[in-house]
Amino acid sequence: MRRAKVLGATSVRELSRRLRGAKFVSVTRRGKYLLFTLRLSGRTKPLMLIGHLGMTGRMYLARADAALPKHAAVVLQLSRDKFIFEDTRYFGRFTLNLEGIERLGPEPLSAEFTVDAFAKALSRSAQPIKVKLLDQSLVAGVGNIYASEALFRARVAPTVPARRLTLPQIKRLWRAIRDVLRQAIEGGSTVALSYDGAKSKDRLFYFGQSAEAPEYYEERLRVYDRAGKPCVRCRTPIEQFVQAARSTYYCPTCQSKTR
DNA sequence: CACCATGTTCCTTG
DNA sequence: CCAAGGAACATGGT
Repeated sequence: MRRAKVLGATSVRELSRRLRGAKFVSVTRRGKYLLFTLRLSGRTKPLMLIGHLGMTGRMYLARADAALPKHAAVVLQLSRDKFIFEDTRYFGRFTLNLEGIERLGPEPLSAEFTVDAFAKALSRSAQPIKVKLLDQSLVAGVGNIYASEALFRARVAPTVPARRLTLPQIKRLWRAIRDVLRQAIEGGSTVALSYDGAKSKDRLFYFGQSAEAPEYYEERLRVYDRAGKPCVRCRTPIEQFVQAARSTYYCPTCQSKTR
């Protein structure tokens, strides 16, 4: 254990005590959280752990004799390998405290995420729609990049107060969120990812192949990080501004406030 | 040196 | 109790 902060409310001592002898059984996902299920011999009740990669985290197995990375946040000694949670900025989580997943909204790709439920949730907020999309209790898993991407594809302006979206806009956005995430998952699974960070600029997967193959970049991200570049739809330069301390990218021509 | 960055949470104010 | 805004967290790249 290198950084206690990522353990949240759990102490180092408590985590070591409770994990000793436990066996990893499965890993699933909820929003941006990873859910680890572990089992202790003689116990029927499984032990649950949640992980979050923050912006710079990575979790992986390494050989027992491998050197620890500079920013190792958590290291678990397994029977053969080492489990390493490396996190440069230590914004991530690896904890027995499950509060993080309690307030999450529906999974965007599940049947629970309906247009009706989405419309209802939006009707209660005056926040700009881009900011509202980052609220994980509205729908789980949309981050800053995909919030801009979904709004661009839905042709909805980022500044519209959530409760002012028209029904057609809500329907388009609902679809766009699902499409964008499905495509991102698809892309992530089909492109070879380099985890050494040596070739890519910043270890972001969307940069993984972009220097050599711009078509990947264009295919995946149509507005994010494209300030000043022509809109892929109408050629108007993409604009960037800050909302809730996060960058928003949008096309002033394609993305409407009213329709 | 200044500013920016994929995320979440805490604190304050209304 | 809720909504909203801003700061904080820590490090590295430009």
